[in-house]
Amino acid sequence: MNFSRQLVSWYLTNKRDLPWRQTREPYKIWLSEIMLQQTRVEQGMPYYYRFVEAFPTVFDLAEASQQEVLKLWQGLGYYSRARNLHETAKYIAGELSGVFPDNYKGLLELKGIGDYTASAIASICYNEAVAVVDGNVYRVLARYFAVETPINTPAGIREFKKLAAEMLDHNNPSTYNQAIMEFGALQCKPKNPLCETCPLNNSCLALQQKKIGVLPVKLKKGKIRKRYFNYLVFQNEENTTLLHQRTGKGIWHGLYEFPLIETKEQLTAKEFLSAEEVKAAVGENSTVQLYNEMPVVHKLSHQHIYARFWLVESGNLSTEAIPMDKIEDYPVPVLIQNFLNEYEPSDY
DNA sequence: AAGGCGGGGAG
DNA sequence: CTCCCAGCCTT
Repeated sequence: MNFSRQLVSWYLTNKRDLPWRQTREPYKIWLSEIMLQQTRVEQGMPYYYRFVEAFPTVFDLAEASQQEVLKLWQGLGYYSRARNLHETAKYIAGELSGVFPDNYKGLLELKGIGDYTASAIASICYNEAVAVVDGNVYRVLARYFAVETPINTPAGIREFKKLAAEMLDHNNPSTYNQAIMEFGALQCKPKNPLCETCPLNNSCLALQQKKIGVLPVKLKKGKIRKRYFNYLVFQNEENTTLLHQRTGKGIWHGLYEFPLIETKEQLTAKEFLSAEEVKAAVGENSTVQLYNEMPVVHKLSHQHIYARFWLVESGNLSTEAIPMDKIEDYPVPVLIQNFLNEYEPSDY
């Protein structure tokens, strides 16, 4: 119990002044929690401001189009979060009269809300006694109690959830949950934790056992897949081009990109241009020029994408063609946005 | 139980 | 380069 009181005490004097700490509105807490999943506070903050500005209430978010929502989310990654956010907003506005479930169990039913987020909203907004377990909590508990169970296994998840629940301050779940997370983010950091000034440094088992550097234990995941993307940037006298929306499974679901031809390996320009698939895609009376000889390397968590852009000068395009100056209305991957930022049609 | 899903920052 | 971030969903 001393553990919990120390954390809360530390929190009250060290907490950051974050915008979502100014409110207990479930809509804004929900918004912040979804955005901060696997995302640093500094990275999510500008997006939070933009969303609150554009969609002050769950009804505003519900009434927006998916394209608007994805566009505002562009660059934040894990785009299923934005799609689920939008779907849940429509559900709450339409089916629940805009009122969020007021407990863990009810929140857990919502799309995009898992154990962590349901616990966070329930405790922060309604002071329900449910413990959050995020990356910070894993680290703080693993170190303080010198728990060596890998955190990314079912056994580890169960063990840490139980431990977190035991340590929860039932008198103030909201403050305690935020305290342990903030403590993990600022004091008990992944690298170079501030053990010298830590209020728990006389009782931390990992510190006593010199295991700070190896805790928490996390099993490594698989290898990185290499992919070779060839984007066809159509151009013509009408200054229009083609964009396709990605559908189905895989990365960037719902986002737009230029027509894509993926190859198993890096082809030479001659090989690429002589491929039947490519000739069919660019058409008969077109000239094709490779924009970047050196592929752009775009690194994702589990994929490395080697991207080349091919400028295709062609005649009139189909009716689905988009004016070049309208591209900015479409949500696109950062890889595409970077190209657009650098590319000037006058270069051609 | 394992894999997929972004992008960026720190060390 | 590796690690990891206020995780969730699907298979």
